[in-house]
Amino acid sequence: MARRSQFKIPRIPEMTVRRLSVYTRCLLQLEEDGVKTISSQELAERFSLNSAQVRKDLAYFGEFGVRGIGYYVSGLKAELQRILGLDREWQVALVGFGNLGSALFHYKGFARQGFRISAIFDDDPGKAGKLADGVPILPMRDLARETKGRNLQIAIVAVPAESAQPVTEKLVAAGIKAILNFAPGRIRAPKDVRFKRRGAGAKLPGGVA
Amino acid sequence: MARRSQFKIPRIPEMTVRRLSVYTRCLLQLEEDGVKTISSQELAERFSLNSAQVRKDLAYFGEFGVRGIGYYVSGLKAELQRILGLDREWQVALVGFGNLGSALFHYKGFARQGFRISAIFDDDPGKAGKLADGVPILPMRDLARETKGRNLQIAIVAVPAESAQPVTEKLVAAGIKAILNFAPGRIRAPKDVRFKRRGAGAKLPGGVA
DNA sequence: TAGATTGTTAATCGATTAACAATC
DNA sequence: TAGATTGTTAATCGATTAACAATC
Repeated sequence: MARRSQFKIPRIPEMTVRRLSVYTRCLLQLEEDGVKTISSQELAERFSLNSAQVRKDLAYFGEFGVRGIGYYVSGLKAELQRILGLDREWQVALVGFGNLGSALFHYKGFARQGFRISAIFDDDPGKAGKLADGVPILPMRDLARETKGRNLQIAIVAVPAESAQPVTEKLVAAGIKAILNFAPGRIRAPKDVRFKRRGAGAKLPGGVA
Repeated sequence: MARRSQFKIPRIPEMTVRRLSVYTRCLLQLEEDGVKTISSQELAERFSLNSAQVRKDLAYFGEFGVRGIGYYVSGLKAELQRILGLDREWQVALVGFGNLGSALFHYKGFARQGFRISAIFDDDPGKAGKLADGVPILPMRDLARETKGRNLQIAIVAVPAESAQPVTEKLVAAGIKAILNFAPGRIRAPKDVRFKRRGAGAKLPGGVA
């Protein structure tokens, strides 16, 4: 029972995933502070949670603890980073290169999470075809081809509210698997598009994932 | 059973309050479009919710519907605005007048929700004592007095992460009833401090309340 | 009145918490 | 071994949904 098989996918509650990233940030800090191990009880107290909840959250993904000891800080941190996909680089498409898109393009926080903006999409004839800091600005009609060619997995949506939904549908059709929506208003996407977030501007300082 | 007495305070689920503001924005749109009435079923469909949930959410606050008809759009909109406090002006303290505080001060969205910044607190000797667009910048030691004198009800926290918690405690002690925290990181406040939000920058374009 | 839709109760579902055998 | 703490099952709690009498 050491590892969950890929055939049995237990639905992971949204809240569990959210807490996972909270645990990860905490473990990062603990590691810096030189703490070697931590119990579910100690971890729970830091966020006013129940220790059983911490254990259950972690147990969805494997057996990371040691009975009588707790969890090894570095080991657990590494596991959670892997689970959250923070240990690798993601190829990101930025859609919309107006004021908002341009600001997001220069925001350093994405790179810190391994989000690498490797293509920009904007139909403005004054922009499409140019480069921004070496990153190509492409017309939307190239989306499907470039998504495959550049192995784009995630899209950051920074278009006007009224374009957000049609753009989302194009992204999904092109095979994008996760969308960070910074457009005002709400968008809908099929359930299998993962890590979808309403990337409210405000979340930036705190970290997106 | 027409109106809930003030003695029987049924705990309102957080999610209900969140949906209330979603309903309100929708009703605003419907009113613009000239729609006169809407049923819980129709309202629910727009957000992929269950009609019973819509009715239950509304029923926490009173009987706003008409059997056989549904809800009158303008009437319900007005009721919800009243419940959410969007129909009146709130006196707001802005705490911290650095880059972030200054940006928030100039952001127009707060005024649109009836949030009026009528005092700024910052201990920087280069700032305290001055005016910003006619709004006084005051030292933190004046907080308690000014909160009462100016009837401040809400605070926007825009201080560095390490000051956020001590500032929060001072605000609570001074009698502030709601806090919008824009400082990086998390703050804790007693449960009776209402409408408390982690006001992630990203939420700004969408509307805070 | 007949039809529609509310407000509310009861059933269901899912998430949190308590409890404890397993085990380091 | 004795003590501590996990992973997991069962109990609890709360939120969502179905169902329906009340009533416009």
